[in-house]
Amino acid sequence: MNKRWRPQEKEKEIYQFWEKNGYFTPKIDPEKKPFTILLPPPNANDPLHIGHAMYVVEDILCRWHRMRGEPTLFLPGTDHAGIETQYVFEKKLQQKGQSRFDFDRQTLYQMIHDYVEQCRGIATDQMRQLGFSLDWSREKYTLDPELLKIVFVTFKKLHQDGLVYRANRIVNYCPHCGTAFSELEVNHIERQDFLYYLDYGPIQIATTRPETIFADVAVAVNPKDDRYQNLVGQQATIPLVNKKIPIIADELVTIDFGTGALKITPAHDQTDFEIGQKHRLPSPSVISPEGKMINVPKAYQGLTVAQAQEAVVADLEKAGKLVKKEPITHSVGICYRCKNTIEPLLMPQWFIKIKPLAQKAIQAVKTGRVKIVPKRFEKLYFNWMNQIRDWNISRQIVWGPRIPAWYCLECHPQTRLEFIDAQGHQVQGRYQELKKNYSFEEIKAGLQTLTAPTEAHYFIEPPKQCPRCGSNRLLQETDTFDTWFSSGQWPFTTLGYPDSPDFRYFYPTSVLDTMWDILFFWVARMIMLGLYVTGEVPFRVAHMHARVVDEKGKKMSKSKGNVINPIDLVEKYGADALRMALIYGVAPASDVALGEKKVEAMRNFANKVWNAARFIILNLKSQNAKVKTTVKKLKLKKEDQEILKALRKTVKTVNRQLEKYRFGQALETIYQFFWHQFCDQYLEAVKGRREEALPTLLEVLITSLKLLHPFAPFVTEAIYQELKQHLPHSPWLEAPALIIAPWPQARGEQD
RNA sequence: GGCCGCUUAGCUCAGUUGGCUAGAGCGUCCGGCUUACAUCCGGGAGGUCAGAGGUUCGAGUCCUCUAGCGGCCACCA
Repeated sequence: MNKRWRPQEKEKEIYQFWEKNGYFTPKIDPEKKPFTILLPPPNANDPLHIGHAMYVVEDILCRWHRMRGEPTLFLPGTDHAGIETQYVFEKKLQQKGQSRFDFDRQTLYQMIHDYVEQCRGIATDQMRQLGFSLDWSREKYTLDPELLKIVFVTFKKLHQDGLVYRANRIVNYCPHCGTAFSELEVNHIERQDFLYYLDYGPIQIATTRPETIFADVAVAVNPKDDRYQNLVGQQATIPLVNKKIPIIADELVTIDFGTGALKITPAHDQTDFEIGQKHRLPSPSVISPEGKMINVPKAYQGLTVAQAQEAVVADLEKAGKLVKKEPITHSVGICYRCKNTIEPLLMPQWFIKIKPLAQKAIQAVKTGRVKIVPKRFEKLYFNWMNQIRDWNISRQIVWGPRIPAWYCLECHPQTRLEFIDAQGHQVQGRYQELKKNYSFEEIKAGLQTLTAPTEAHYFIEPPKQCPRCGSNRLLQETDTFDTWFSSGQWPFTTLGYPDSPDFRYFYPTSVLDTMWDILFFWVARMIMLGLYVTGEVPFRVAHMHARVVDEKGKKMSKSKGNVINPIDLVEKYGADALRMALIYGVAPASDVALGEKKVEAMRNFANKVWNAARFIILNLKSQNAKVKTTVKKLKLKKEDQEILKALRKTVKTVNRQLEKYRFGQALETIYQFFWHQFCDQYLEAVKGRREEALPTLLEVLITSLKLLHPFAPFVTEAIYQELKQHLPHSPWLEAPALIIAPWPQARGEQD
C-alpha cells in the first residue's frame, strides 16, 4: 500500500470495477421495495459546472440504500435544453458572422443537433469521474424518440381534455432571443426611467412608454376617483395623431399614481390587455417581434423602441403636449438569458390551462404524498401554485420538439410564412400571396416560421389531406415546446410510461433532489404533469440541496471570475475530497462555501482513512495473524469496549441523520469519530498490543468504511479490496465489494 | 407591497423535538520528521451565539420587537 492515498491512480479503475460488475444496475425484485432517483438531467451540450457536483447528494442516498439491500436505480440522462442550447449555438454563429435567419429550420436543427452530439459525452464522463453510481445501461436523453412519443401523448391528452389552447395573449417576448417566454423566465430589475405626463385633451395621463401612444385605445380612470367622474364616457385625444379614444372607468387603475389616468394599450401591457378585454376594446400593435415600430406614422416606422421613444418625446414636446417628465424607479422585465428588455407583445401562442393540474399538485403536497425537504419550501410552493397562471409552452426556436399541430394552408391562406427560397433568399409574407410565386414544396423545404391566424383550425395528428378542403398542403406548427414541458415529464418518460417493467417497478420514484431555484420551473411541473398523466406523484420526496458559492460566500459567476471547475478539483484532490467538501458541515438548502482549502482538508481526511487502514493491514501482515473471529467472542479490554460503544453510537447517529437528510452532520459525525476517537485515541493507545487489538481495529475500520462509503466511495472501496486480499474469508468482508456490502444498523445502543 | 432566510471564534460555516462547561475546517501561537499518515501528532489562544425584551428550573435553540445583509414573489402605468 502506498504511503498516501492516490486517487488519480485508483479512482478510474475502481469505477470500472463497479460498472463492469453491474453494481449500478438494479435487479427488479418484486419482493423488495426499490429505491429510485432520477438524475436531474444536465444540459447535453455543456460540461458540468460545480453545481452539478451536488449530484453527490443523490449518489449518497443511492449508495446508502443500495447497501441496505434495496434494488436501487440511479438513472442518468441529459436534457436538450432548448433555449439555452440554441442561445449558445447562435453565439457561435454570430462569431462566424451568421445568424439563425440564414438557415431554414431543418438545416438549423441539424446543425444544433450535430453540435450537441459532439458535446454529449463530456458531461457523462465527468459524472463517472465524480463517482456517481448511475445505471448507464438505462441512460436517457430528452430527445430520445421513445421519450418524445410519451411527451406527445401527454400533449394529446391535454388537448382532448380541453386543457391546451392556442390564443392571442400578452406574452413575454424577447426581441433578441426571438421567442416568447413563460413568466418564470423573466427577471425583473429596478430601472431609472422617466414618467411622462401627456396632454390627452380633457385629461392628462402619465406613462413611461410614450412610444406606444399610437396603440392606445382608451384612457381609464378609477370609478372611485372624484376628479374624473364627469369625464367618464367622454373622449380623450391621442396627441400627435389627434385620435379620439374613449375615457372609461376601471378599478384596476390606481388613483394616486401619476395623474390617476391610465392610457390603455392592450397590445403592449398585461394590465391594459385585461382592461381592454373587459371593455371589448380593440388591440392594435405598434411593436413587431423584432422590436421595431410598426403601424405608426411614417416618421417612426421601423425605428427601434428606444429610438421611437426619443423621437416621440421630442415631437410631443414640440407640440406642447408634454406637460412634464419626472424620474421614476420602476421594475422592468428582462430576459433571464440575454438580459435584454422583455417586450410584452400580443401574439398567438400555445397555453396549458394549469389551474386544474395545480389544484391536484397542491393537494399532493398538503396531504404529504409529496414531501418537500426542508419543509419551509412547501410554503413557497403553495404561494406560487395558488397564484399560478396559464403556462405558455410554445417557444419560437427550432431546438426542441415541434408542437404536434398541423394547419391547412388552403383553409388559412392568411397564414404568415417565413422561408428560404431555392435561391437561398429569405422570403416572408402571407400564403395567399406567396403561393402565386412559390410552390408548396419550396416553402415547406425552406420553412423557417409559420404563424397561423389565431383562430386557425389545427390537427393533432397529421392528416394526409385536409378533411375540410381536401388539400394536402398542411404544415406543422413551427413553435417548439418549452424545454420544461418535456423535462417536466422526466420521471415517467425515462421509465417508459405506461407499461414497461421499469415504470411499473420504479415509479413513483423515491427522491427528487435539486436546488430550490428550479422549484417552480421543474419540481412543480413534474408534480403537476406526473399526477395528471399517471395519476400518481412522480416522487415521494423533493429534497432541496445547498447552493455552491465561493469561499467568501459569493455566488459563482463567469463575470465575477470566481467559478470553480469540479473536474479540476477532482484531478487535483480526488473525487472523494470534492464530494466530502460539498457535504461536510453544510446545512440543508443553505450555501456551501467551497474553497480549495476545504477540499484539501477533505483530501487529508481520505488520506487519514487510508493510513489508518494501512496501519491495520501492516499489522495484519507483521503479526501474520489469523483473524477469523469477530469481536463478540473475544475478551475485550475497557478501551476496546469503549471504542466499540462509540462506534455503535456513531452508527446510530449517522443512520438517524441520513434519514433526516442531514448529510452534513452525518459526515461530520463519521469524521469526528474516525479521526479523533478512533485514530487519535484508540489506535494510539493500542499500539502496545497490536495483535490483541486487531479484531477491534478491524471491526471499527470496516464499519467505518461502510458508513463513509456513500460519501467517499473510492478510498473506502480501495481499502475494502485491500483488506479482502489479506483476509480472504473473513466474516467482516462478506461482500465482493463495499458498494454492495451490508449497511451497518444500530443495535439498540441507548447513548 | 407580500413572503422567506441569514446575523455564532480572525475567515467560511455546523449546532432541528430547549439541557453546551458553545463546535468544526481553515488561519494563528508553542513544541514535535514518534517505523499508519508532516495531506501528520501533542498543546494553546480566540466567542456577552447581531441588539432589546419575554416564556422557562434552564434559550444559540421558542415568542415579540429593532437593526443590518441576502433571496424569492408581485400588473402599479
